[in-house]
Formats: sequence, structure tokens, C-alpha cells
Amino acid sequence: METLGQILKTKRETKGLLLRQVAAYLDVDQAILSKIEKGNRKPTKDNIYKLSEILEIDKENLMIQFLSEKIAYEIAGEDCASQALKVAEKKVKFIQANNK
Amino acid sequence: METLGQILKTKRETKGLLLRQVAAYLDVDQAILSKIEKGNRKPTKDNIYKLSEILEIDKENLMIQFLSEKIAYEIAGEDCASQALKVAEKKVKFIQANNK
DNA sequence: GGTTTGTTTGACAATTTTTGTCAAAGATAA
DNA sequence: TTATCTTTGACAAAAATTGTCAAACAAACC
Repeated sequence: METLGQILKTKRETKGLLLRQVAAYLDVDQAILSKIEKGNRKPTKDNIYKLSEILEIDKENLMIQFLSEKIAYEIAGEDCASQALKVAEKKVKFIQANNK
Repeated sequence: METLGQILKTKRETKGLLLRQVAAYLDVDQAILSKIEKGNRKPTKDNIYKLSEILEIDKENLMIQFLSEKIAYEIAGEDCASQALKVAEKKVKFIQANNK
């Protein structure tokens, strides 16, 4: 299964961009972007937006990758991780239904 | 939909326990427990374990409530929240399958 | 070989977030 | 009122996140 970092790195190399070029666009040190691609740092939401722009990746898809990886990382160690996610879906739907 | 805090408060009152009694068992200030019950503070994992003991609530169920609420709170504002949760489920299963 | 360019890593500082403490205010029952 | 319990807000301590920098590493080239 492809990680967010792998997606970003592959896309960057396909477009022939250097770390420092993309990092400058994100307004972060290239060390941070390298770590994001290697999975050693979590990107911020702003990073994701700008990455979707410069790498021309669909913004919503990238956001889904970002959020799902963050969540999976948080709870992967729990025995009840899958059940918690199912309940979380119900709660999210409940919250969204009450916000209309 | 019942919140974690509501579950805890109802159960504590049913058992006739005071905030300071439960808080002492958790080894936290009663102010913190009050805020947890009101939903103004997130409990720690240790809090959850001890709460399940002293309030005699099934530990796994309480952990599911805790995790799902934490996740739902984190991403409820996102348009793609539900989709992210579905992808997160796949990732969790993938991670768990590769840890055997 | 050495030089250049790009990437990765680790130590550290700055910042933000989380967690705990305390005292005072509010609520309720006697 | 008085006593007890709960809630709140200001603040401090601790932990996690985020950024900066320099050096190490890797690959391509002379």
C-alpha cells in the first residue's frame, strides 16, 4: 500500500522537481520535505494544499490520504482500532447531520 | 448520541461517587475530571483504564468510545471526513495484517 | 581519484499544544 | 446562612510539534 510520502516523492520526481524547489514553494526547509517524503514528519494542512498545487494532485484525494494516514497511525496499535473507526463514522455523520 | 463525558458522569452518579473520590483514584485533580465529564478536556489513556475499573464499565467499550470521539472530533470539520475514515480502515487492516 | 549537486539525517531551538495545579465562583442541599 | 460538591478560569509545568542548521551520505559527472 502506497504511503503519502511515496505518492509525493514519485510525483515530484515525475515532474522533475528538486526538493528545494518544492520546499521553497511550501515555504519550509527542504529537510522537512525530505522527512515528509520519508514518512518521518507529518505534513501540515497547509503543506498538503500547496503540495497538491505544485505537484498537480487532486486536492481532495491528497487530503483523504493525509487524514487517513494520520488516523491510522494514531490508532493502529489498538486492538479495537477497526471498531473505533466504525463508531467514529457514525459520530461524524451525526455531527454533520446536526450542522445543517 | 451520548458523549463519553455523559457516560462517565451518569455512571459515577449511579454509583454514588463524588468527583474527588473518582479523581483520587485516577490520581488527577477533580477539576480535570469535571472537565472530562463536561467534554472540555480529553482524558488520557490511563484515565480511561482507571475509569473503566472504578466505574465498572467494560474496558474495551470505553476505549472504543474514547478513540472514536477523539477521531471524530479531529476530522468532523473536513468535507471528506467519511471518506478518510473508510480509507483509514483499510490502512489499519493492512498494517495489522502485516504485523502478524 | 576529486568535485558538484541533490538528498537524508540528527542535534538543537522555537513554538505550540497538552496536562496539571490552584483558587475562586457557582450550584445544591441542609 | 453554612456546608458540600461541582464548575470555571488563570496560570505553570511538561510534552509534542515544527523549524533551522550543519554535516553526512549518495549519485552523477569531470
